[in-house]
Amino acid sequence: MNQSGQKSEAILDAALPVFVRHGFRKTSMADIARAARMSRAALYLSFSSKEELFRAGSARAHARAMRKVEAALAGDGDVFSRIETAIAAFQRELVAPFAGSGDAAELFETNMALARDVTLAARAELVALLAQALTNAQATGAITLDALRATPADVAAIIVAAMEGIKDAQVAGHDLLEDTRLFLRLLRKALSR
Amino acid sequence: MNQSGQKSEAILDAALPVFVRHGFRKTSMADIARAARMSRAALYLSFSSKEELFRAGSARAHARAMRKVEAALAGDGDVFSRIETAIAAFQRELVAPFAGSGDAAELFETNMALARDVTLAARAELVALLAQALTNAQATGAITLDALRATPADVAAIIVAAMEGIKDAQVAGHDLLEDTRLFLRLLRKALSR
DNA sequence: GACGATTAGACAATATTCGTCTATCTGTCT
DNA sequence: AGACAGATAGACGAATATTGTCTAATCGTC
Repeated sequence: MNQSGQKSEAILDAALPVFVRHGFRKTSMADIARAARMSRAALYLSFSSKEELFRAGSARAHARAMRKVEAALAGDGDVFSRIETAIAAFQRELVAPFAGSGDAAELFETNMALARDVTLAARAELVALLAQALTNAQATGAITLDALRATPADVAAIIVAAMEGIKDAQVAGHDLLEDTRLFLRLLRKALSR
Repeated sequence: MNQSGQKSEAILDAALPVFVRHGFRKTSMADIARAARMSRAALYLSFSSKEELFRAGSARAHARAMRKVEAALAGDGDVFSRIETAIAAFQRELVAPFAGSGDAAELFETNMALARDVTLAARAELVALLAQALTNAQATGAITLDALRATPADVAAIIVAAMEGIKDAQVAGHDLLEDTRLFLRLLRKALSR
């Protein structure tokens, strides 16, 4: 990685806990500069605006999350446990860090406003990866979708949609891990032959 | 308590965690109003400004703390354990709630700027109460101050000054409880006959 | 309906923040 | 030494946010 890239990484590392602590709106560039131990002007050498800085942070988090998801789906175990691990990784990277924030809702909202494309792309890739895993499992006879009259892509989309809903409910007080595990038990039962 | 007093109490209850979370500067009256589930205008029915609201909160916290301190000094045990309990109560009421705030330094600074009188008065009362306890202990022969060539008031002032220093060190990363206990062991040793 | 408390919303006066710019400083390279 | 790139403090106008005040409308209780 080049020097400016390293600097950008350091800035994002410093900015994340500040955003988590105060939310996007209440976080000023001065706050981020202080956390990154550099001048406010230096931030603008790496990012052209507070919004672009946030976008870069979101993009990096999504890229990291997708690498973890790919690793999980390529791992050991049956298709359900691989999916469970993948989803856990996705949530650990993109939901859990903000869950205790108090401004979690504002941060997710800001993310959809400023980094909608990145977010939707990652979500689409997650659907595609899950669909591929389900297709493989179907080919080996590990699962059956016949009774559901659904394609692997349909099921993958439902899984991701449910994760989104569970994330939102968690902001409203529900327990993320518990709700996720319940949904995956439900999935296992529905797809077992 | 009258109705407006109850309303004020409810506002301060709601405002405290907001101040702890975001510090004084980053907390807006809109934030407090939202936390107290009332309109921003209603806050001004109870308090004439954000600064006065903070002052009232500080005054209430100090009053509560002093009640706990008096109860502790009137309790059981030898003079050292009563003093230890009293100081623990003082810190639990006035330091610990802000210790994890990240903006703890800013809050203490704001407190000295806006509620200096209340704070100094409470500190003075704490010194007086400790001095009285030491005087009584001296009269019963439980402690001796002869070798120190100091009055009870002198020793009480030193104790409170040390507590302040330990509080400041704690903001800088030291452990409040541990440092306090060490100081009190030191005190016990120095005053035992 | 009368009454007091509360609200949403508008308002001017401040205060804060953003993004930009300049002058200055600090290393590094030659 | 001088040239150079990166960083800094500080100032700046413009855009936003916040404060404290006010009014008109609403709510709940008598």
